[in-house]
Amino acid sequence: MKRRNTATQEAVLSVLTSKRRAMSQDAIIKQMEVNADRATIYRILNRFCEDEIVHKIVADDGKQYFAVCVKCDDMPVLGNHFHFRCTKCETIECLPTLVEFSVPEKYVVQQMNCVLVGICKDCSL
Amino acid sequence: MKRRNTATQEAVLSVLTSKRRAMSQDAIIKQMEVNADRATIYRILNRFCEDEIVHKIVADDGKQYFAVCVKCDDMPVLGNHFHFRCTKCETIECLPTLVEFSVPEKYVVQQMNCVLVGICKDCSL
DNA sequence: AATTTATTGCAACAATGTCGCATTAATAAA
DNA sequence: TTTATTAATGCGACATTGTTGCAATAAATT
Repeated sequence: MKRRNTATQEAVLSVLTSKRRAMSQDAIIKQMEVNADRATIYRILNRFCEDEIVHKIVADDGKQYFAVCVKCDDMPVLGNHFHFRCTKCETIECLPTLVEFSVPEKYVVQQMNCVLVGICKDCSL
Repeated sequence: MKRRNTATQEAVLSVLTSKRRAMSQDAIIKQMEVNADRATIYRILNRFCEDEIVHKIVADDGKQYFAVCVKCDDMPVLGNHFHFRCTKCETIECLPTLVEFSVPEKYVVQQMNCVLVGICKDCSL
């Protein structure tokens, strides 16, 4: 099952890359010039997840958000990092803060989903 | 707006207390002898949240789960703790592990929702 | 240009969260 | 105990979202 290049996929990735935030499927569709079907975006995003081009976060509103996996000065943390949802500007972003924890005996952690909620730097006056 | 005692409310609390796990609305209804409406359970749980009798967790499946706020030897952490979703027995429980973090300048954290996913102690053979 | 099969669009569904509104019933007041 | 007040409930309804099947479309390979 080799991947193929399509305009829609590039458009999704473009939106996701330009905005440097985690976006919901809905938000992504609204930002795209090209218009595509909901189900298509859904599948594209999940494909991106499999290919580790983006990662998925489930926010405390129960919705899935997607963010490109970047590694730069601002965001040196590729691993398991916190996410931040700002209740004012309603955006979700990756924080350069690793999630550190220890679990009781015998627990095996395979993945995590950690979201901090509050006011982001741009909104805290 | 003073609160009133009702059988349904007690039933919900009873289920939640006996099972020491975070449960979805659906699961709670299934466990109850008394049968009540979905919307009623919904409101009861939200009321419980307001009154800080239970706390809400949104798992990575996007659903809301509710757990009684306990404080005992097993669970000495009342504050912001991690939650653990076991992919095998499909339960969610509170871990006695505090979420510790630091955020970049100017970010204000008001709440959090942190779920670790994996295999719990009972399921790890 | 023809062929293969990954992608897409559309339709459809289930599950949830959520709310308005009339009805019921818990509590306070008489 | 009876009456009045209004919180709690049941029902209906709706919007979102996640998700999948299937036929049509279009990349990429031959």
